[in-house]
Amino acid sequence: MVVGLAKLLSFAIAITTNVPNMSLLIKHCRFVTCIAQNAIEASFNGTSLCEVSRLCSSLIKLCIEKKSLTEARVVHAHIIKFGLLRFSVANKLTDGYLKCGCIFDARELFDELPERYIVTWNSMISSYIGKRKCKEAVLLSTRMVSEGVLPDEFTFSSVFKAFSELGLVNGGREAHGMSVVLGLEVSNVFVGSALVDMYAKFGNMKEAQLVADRVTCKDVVLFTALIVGYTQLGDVSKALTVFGDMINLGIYANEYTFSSILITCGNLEDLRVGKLVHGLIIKSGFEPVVASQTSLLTMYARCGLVNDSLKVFKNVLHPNQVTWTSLIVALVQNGKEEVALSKFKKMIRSSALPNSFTLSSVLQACSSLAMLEGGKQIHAMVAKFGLDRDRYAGAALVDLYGKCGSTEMARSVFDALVGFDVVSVNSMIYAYAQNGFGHEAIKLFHQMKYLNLEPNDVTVLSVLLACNNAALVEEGCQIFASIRKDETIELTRDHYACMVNLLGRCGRLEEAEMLIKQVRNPDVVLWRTLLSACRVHGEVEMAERALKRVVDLAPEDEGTHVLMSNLYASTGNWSQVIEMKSTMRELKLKKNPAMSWVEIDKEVHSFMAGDCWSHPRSKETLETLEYLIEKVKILGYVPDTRFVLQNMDEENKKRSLYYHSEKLAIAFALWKTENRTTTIRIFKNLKVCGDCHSWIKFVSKVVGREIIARDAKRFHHFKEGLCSCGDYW
DNA sequence: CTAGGGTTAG
Repeated sequence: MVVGLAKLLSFAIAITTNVPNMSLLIKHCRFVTCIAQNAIEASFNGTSLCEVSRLCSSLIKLCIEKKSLTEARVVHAHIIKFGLLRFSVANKLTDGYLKCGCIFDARELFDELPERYIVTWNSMISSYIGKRKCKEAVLLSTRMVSEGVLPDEFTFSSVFKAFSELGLVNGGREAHGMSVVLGLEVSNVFVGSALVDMYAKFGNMKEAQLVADRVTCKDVVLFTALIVGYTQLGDVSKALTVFGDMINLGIYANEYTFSSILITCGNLEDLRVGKLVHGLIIKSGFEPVVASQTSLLTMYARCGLVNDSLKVFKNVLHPNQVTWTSLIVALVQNGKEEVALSKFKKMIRSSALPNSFTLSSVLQACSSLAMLEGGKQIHAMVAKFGLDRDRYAGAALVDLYGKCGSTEMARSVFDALVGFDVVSVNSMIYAYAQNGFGHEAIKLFHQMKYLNLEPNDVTVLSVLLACNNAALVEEGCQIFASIRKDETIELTRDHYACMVNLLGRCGRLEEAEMLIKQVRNPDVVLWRTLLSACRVHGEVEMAERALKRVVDLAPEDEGTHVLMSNLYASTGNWSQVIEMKSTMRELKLKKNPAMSWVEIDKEVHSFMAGDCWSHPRSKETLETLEYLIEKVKILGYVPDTRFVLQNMDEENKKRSLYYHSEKLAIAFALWKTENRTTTIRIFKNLKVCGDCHSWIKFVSKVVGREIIARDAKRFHHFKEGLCSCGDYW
């Protein structure tokens, strides 16, 4: 500012003869506006337009230094007033507006200019790209050509980015052609690397490589663009080769290159190369750079070494938004949701602000933990940061509410999104699927074509799952058949498993078995699904066939043996059960104990099946349980001892039924929230059993409260004696 | 006077 003032003063003194005294001028010098008026008006008393324009030029410099838009506008007014548009100062003012960050004023002036310098064209174009107004940038570049101004190397080096951002493959190729004609493609590495980047972003690595090969003086930027391109296309080994080629050419990698190549290593899950690069980073002195540390952290996380990620993070002096976010992502992806949440709290306490990346990862942590309350707090934060309509945050919220059993909330978030993409629709379909709203899921699936969205493999899986959970066999078969006929979506074993389950569960076991035989390499999941369906329908013969396949494919699989022993138990074949159990013991397999838990007032209470004494409130829990059992019996509940998988007398079977973990959790929750009318949400690690299912239906009627149970497979919404799953799961 | 590449997400 002081320098600016001094310069200005000297200018003013040089061109004015009638300044009364210096002190007056200095007084006015606080405001450029005043100076402009004083000085210019003074100079008008006898100096040439050329001198005025020189004064304006220096004023523009001052405006740029001060980033002052208002003062630039004053200069603008004077330029108009003195008819200086044709002078170079007008072009300079355009630049001044751009540097003050006001592209609108710049454009207005730009359009008024009788003559535009190539530099001004280029500045306008690159500013538009910087402001993510790529359409304008492309339009200007075509306009300059039509007005007879030939683009130069500066134009090309920026404009290709606009084409790639807009996905204009043909436009980009045409511009490329022009750069070749003008001889700029290979002679200027800026143009070359911008081209490589554009083709890489289009996923056309063949063309990108061809351009790169032609560029005469390759540099680190060009190689980095290539590496990123190959990595994003999934060609990790090629990315590594390019990196090696660059090193061999004696070109030094910088922080940008290291960041990119670390992502490559992370995708490769190759710790050896990753550590090698880590060493190179230390050697080249890029270790203290935050971006390098961020990529290192991510690399270790992708290789499964999340503790090393934490170690890297400790060395970061000033973690920024991206560093914090990467750490949270690393933790969530490695199943450390609680740690992720505590890091998020720390992030909030620091000066870093969360963005939609951060919040969607935190939401993912909440949904994995089924933390509805915590998730709602994050939702509030999403709203606070104005990210309600963001696709990523939105999909994460839909997923959260879906996983917490609030389909309505999921839908209202979904409806508020601006423009859906496949993933947001997928989350909504999946939310419906989990909660048993099959028809809603199918409806949305069919609506996709009106939204111009192509379903992908996840969509199909979600909608089939929805059919599964709502017993919509015909609908499921129809969708499956049409997708199979269409052949645009590659059906995986997961899709087949879903169909095997759907057919098997409703007793169409032969069709299910036939379907498995149509899969090229049926895996253990498929056969186990069939086995499980056989258990439901007591189909021992087919079950033994399926068991044989399962044991061939996965001899030590725990679930299978549990399934088979359950099958024998449900058909009363106790000698076989005993045999299965001894096989399981030999294989050192143990049945996963059934657990249920419930979150009340931000505290989680868990209950194990058969364990009615561990909880500090077990006395009250058991009293409530006894009360509930008496009440539901009046309404017609009959204990269904077929679900007891041990051979014991009827009375003991009943006892063991009563102490199922979900019953304990619900009894406790009802006692604890006696005076409330809120919905009760319980979670179970295994599937809810048939007896509990019917018991909970009665309980929902007795206490007049909604009960939502999420088991290992899906949600059940119990209300007024009915369940959303329609007794099919 | 104007220019190119990187790190975080479902």
